[in-house]
Amino acid sequence: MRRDIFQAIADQTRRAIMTLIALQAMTPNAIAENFNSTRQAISKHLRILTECEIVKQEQQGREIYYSLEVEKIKEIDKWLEQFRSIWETNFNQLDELL
Amino acid sequence: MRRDIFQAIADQTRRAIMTLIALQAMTPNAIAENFNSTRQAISKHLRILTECEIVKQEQQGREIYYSLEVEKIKEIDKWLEQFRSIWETNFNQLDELL
DNA sequence: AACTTGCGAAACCGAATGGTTGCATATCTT
DNA sequence: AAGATATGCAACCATTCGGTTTCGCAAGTT
Repeated sequence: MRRDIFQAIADQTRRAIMTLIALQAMTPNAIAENFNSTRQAISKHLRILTECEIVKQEQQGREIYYSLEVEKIKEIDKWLEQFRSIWETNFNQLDELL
Repeated sequence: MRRDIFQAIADQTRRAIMTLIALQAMTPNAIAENFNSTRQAISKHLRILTECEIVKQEQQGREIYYSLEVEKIKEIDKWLEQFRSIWETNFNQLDELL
């Protein structure tokens, strides 16, 4: 089970979860209420996100609060870097043309 | 076969292809030489990348040159936007702390 | 102590994924 | 014209994926 952040964000539901808990920590049940699938399915997604360290847990009694590990997302940004220089170059070329 | 850009970049090989052809257009054969899998496997990856419009083709005789559609990659950047504001906020908070 | 609730883990299932081999076709080269 | 080369496509296969159902357990509630 090779997991990396790019596989993690490949799934639509996982991306939605990320957006959902970006601003406030939430329990699996609360998260699952926003989707049409079962709590267990969401739990599996959370497991994957946790394994990739995109999400962190905080236990509070019998509840577990999940929140976004924003730092990790920078890795995607970092990967984009190589292309960013290209699209900026394109922009400059267009700029010169005008 | 629901394809989106996030699924496209989920695969390690496809990301490598993107990097490879970012600066210069290449033929499937030339691309395949950089990997351990068959030309056909690479061809399938190129098909997926083409369907997602991450890559564009240009036929030249019997050769097909594949090159990166940099604009499309901005979509990932756009998605990152929502989190960028958060990590900048975190940075500012840290800044105030210091 | 008995019940309820929040959660993860395992077993199972159909669909998708990434790879291979084997073609068919179009374009060069001789 | 005959052969070599570049490529896409289809069929097949093992593995992974996303989902469900079922279960077990820990932590609250009565």
